[in-house]
This record gives sequence, C-alpha cells and structure tokens, in this order.
Amino acid sequence: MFKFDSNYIGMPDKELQTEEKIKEVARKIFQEKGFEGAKTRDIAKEAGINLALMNYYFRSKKALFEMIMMETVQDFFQMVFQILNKPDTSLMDKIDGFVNTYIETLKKNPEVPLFILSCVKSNGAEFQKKFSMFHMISELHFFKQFQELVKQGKVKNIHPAHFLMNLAGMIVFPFVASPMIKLVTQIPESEFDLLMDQRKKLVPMWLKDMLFETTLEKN
Amino acid sequence: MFKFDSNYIGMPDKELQTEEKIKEVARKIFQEKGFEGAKTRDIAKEAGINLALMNYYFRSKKALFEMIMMETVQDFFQMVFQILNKPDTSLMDKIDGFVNTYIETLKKNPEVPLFILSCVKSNGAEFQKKFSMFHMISELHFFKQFQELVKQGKVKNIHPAHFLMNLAGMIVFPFVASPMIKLVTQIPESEFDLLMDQRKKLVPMWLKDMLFETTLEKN
DNA sequence: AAATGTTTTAAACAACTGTTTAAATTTAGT
DNA sequence: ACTAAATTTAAACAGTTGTTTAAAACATTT
Repeated sequence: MFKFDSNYIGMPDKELQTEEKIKEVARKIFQEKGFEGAKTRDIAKEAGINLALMNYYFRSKKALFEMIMMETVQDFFQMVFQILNKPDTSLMDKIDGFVNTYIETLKKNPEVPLFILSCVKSNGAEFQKKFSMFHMISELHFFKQFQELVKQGKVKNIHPAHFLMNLAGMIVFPFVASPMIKLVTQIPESEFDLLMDQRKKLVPMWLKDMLFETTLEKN
Repeated sequence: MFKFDSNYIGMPDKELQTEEKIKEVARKIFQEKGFEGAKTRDIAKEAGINLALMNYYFRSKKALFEMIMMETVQDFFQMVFQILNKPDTSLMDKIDGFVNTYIETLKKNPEVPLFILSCVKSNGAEFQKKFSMFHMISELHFFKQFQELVKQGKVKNIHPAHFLMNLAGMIVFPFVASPMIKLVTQIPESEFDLLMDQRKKLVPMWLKDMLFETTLEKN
C-alpha cells in the first residue's frame, strides 16, 4: 500500500530490477498465452519473485496487463507514425523506409502483431478513449503526399484504405501467420527469415506497381 | 458414462438438438474468447442447458475445444483446396475464383481466421500429426500451373511462398485486422463491407500484376 | 405397466486463481 | 547503531473453475 501513485525520485536499484523483471516476464507470457491463459503464479515463478509482489508493484493482474498492452500498442504505432510523418522524404522513399524498418522490427518481435490484434479485438473501446493517436492517421504527411499524387493524376485513384491494407497485409500477415505458413509450406525458420529479407525489396516494388501500373489483361 | 465412444444409430431428436446447440454456442464463445477465456458456465448458460451436459456429451472442455478447432480448420482448408485444385480452370481463373469465394466466406465468418491463427500458434504440433492435408499443398494443381508458367518464362521467378503470402495477406489480413482498421481509419461497418467487395476485383488485378509486370522505377 | 436405457438436473467436490494479510527482512536516513 | 520506510515472504482467504455424482425426469421397449 505504498507507491501505486508514485513516480518518485531516487528509486533504489533492487526495486527497479524487480519491477522491471516482473513486467518483462509478464509481457512475454501475456503475449504467448493471452490475459486469461497467463496465470499469476506462472509469471511469479518465471520471474523468480514472490507471488505477492505482482500485486505490490502493479496492484492487479488486470492493471499489469493493461499497462503492457497500452505500452506495446503505443510503441508500435509511434514507430509507424514516425516514418510515415517524415516531412523531407518522398512518398517512394517513405515506402522503402517503412517496409524495411517494419520488417526488421517484426523479425525481432514476431509475436507483437497477433498480440495487438487480439487486444484491439477484445478491448477496442478502451483504446478509442485513451489514444488520440488513432484519429490523426489521415493527418499523416504520408497520406497528404498520397492524395496530392492522386489529385495530379500520377497515381491511381483508389481508397487509401486499400493501400494501407495491402501495405500492412503484405508486411504483417507473414509474421502473424508464420506458424501456419511454416506448417503448410514446410519452410524452416532459417529460410523463413531469408524470405522476409527478400520482401524488404519485393514489397515496395509490388506496392509501387499498385500505385502506377495499368493492368495488362493476360490470360 | 454412456456414449463417448459411439456413433451409434437412431439418435432421438432431442439429443441431437442439445448436442448441436452446445457445439454451436461453444464454437461462438471459443472463437470470441479463446480456450481459457471461455468458461463452461457461460457456454451452458448461453446454450440454455445444464452445466453437466457439456461433460456428458463431450467428456471435457478440452475435448470439445479440440473438436471445434479441428473441424474449423478442416472446413476452412477444404474450401481453399477445392478451388485451388480444380483441374479445368486456368491459373487466372483460379485466382479470380479463389479471391471471390474467399472474401465472400470471410464476410460471413470474419472471426474464423484469427481463431485459426491463434490455434495453430499454440497447438501447431497437434495439427502436423492429424492432417496429411498440409503436406499436399505443393501438389495442388494451382502450384503446378504456377511453376509451369515460371518454367515457360511467362511469369516472374519468385518463390511461390511469396505469392501465397501476398494472396492470403491481401485477402485475410483486412478481416483479421478489421477492429484495428476500423479504429484507425474511422471506417464504419457498412463501408468496410463495401471495400471488401471492391477487393474482389482489385486483389486479383494486383496479384496478376505481381506475376507479369516489370517494375517501372518512378520517383 | 414394468423395466430398461437415456437424458437432464441440482448439488457438491477438489483444484486452481487472483488477491490480501501480517510478519519478517532488507534498505536508507540520521 | 537506531529508526522508519520499503521490500519480500509464507500463509491464508474467498471466489471461480472444470468436473463428478447420484438422483430425478424422460423416453423406449417389452
């Protein structure tokens, strides 16, 4: 009952270690098994701490989960928005940079997107309140450039949401579906990563084709 | 303790009703909340049956879940394989047909893909044993046609897995991520369905471009 | 109508889960 | 070294969960 409200000064070393350790382990287990599947005793055990400490530092399992959930989503979108909002790069360079950074991030955190998608699915309402972030997507420099090119007739006039879905779909889906893909195609882990590296060049190419090409009807 | 092993003859009406009702409700709740999140008492309540009947008909929560999981995956892949294996349609017609049927199916069962992806993620090993289905994907007529066109030099030489990921990604991802997409873009349900209808024509077009076009480097 | 097999019910069980308590231990300030 | 605050611990609590039991209700057969 001491410090739930505080971000006070002069934390001793050990405190921060325990608190961080719990959060780190909890993040991993929550992402692996979801909120209901993650048991407080498993978190405590894997973190090597006493069962009561989770409640001491984070008040409740639910509070800990929501903190992790919010942080994960925030970090993720901060990365996305940062790239798509750079004012001094062309649309094409943004696409290149975005795909590269995005794929590289996902290679390091392959479980994050499924976790986020599950969270938003069951906690959608919570996010709308807490994040103004989501309302500014149409304000992104990226989309202004996009719609400018549409206006100039240099780019096909499709709903920007289509482009967004293709962009995200071609990058994120392979990671979200990787267990399925590996099962179905018999591709081993190492080769999968190689394919993802190839996609850093391929996906921008395909995306640009979507913007510019007129279809040749070949049958 | 009467009939767990049986597929006996002459089921009375009421039994089938109860058994089917439980399964139907359980499917919905399992897809909504996952295995751990779904509580036996919620299933019983929503199905309007006594708590003990779930165990009477299906032995255990786990057994019921696995039955539903396996059936869902099987049904889903049966649909996919059926289209991709038609011997008398061209590759292009297969793409058209596949995208159409796939999107139409997902509009009716938008929660299925996330459910399947979560299942495969945490039960991957189980599937490998039970389904020979997964090993025959490279045997599909679709992929034979695909690789024939590659050999003839009519189609770009990329790993078929890339094509598969783009195909699935562009179709499935919008549904898997629909809560997120709706949150971010502020697109309402009705317009979302309209966009999905548009994609029935757009996705095949984009996919064909991927196979045939050579990139124009525009900046 | 009696007997038999099947389905449904209410109640209970035992294990598990998130959380709290109160005491013990460690740390920091004086 | 003493004190007060902060952290950690073991144990317990209360509620939930999946499952079982034994009796009741229902249906079918003889």
